[in-house]
Amino acid sequence: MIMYGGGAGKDGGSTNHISDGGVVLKKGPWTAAEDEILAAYVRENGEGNWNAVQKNTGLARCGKSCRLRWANHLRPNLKKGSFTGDEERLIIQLHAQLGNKWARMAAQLPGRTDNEIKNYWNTRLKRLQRQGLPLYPPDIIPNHQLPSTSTTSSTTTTTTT
DNA sequence: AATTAACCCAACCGCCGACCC
DNA sequence: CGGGTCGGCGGTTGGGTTAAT
Repeated sequence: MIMYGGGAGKDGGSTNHISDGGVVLKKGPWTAAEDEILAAYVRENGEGNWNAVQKNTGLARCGKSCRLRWANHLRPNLKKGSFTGDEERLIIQLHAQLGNKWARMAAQLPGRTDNEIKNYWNTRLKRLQRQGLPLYPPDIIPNHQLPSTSTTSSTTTTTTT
């Protein structure tokens, strides 16, 4: 029997901001039914107001959980499957420039999420370290880990394209 | 055929910053 | 000006699956 906080676990959401109206928020894997409720709500109301999802649909999920689910799995145009060689190279380049700025990196990879990129990178990082290989290919020079030679770094991410 | 290690994916947690009241 | 809430980000953990020994 699996019971995801479906009992007395009131504090499930840990850093839950506000108190729910006595509703016990659920956690753990999402079900297809929950996905549909969330997807339908977003279709009607758009993204944002994630806490409103729980308030208006009665879905026993906190706003944070809804946002994450939507962003990583329900959002349309999500690219599924493995990263292409082109995407991999782009990720490496972006990481060399931005560091662990997964959200920014995801913005450069249409259909990909920060979580996916983060998972990919972490796995690759471990693998490369195990094999004693460099994180970046020789033709890529990371900018984010340069010593404090020039403090006035660029914060403006000129997103061309 | 069984056991162990590694890999990948999904989700949660806590923290931070922005925004609104 | 201060307090509170929400949204978002990055880090970390857990579970399941697959491959190798």
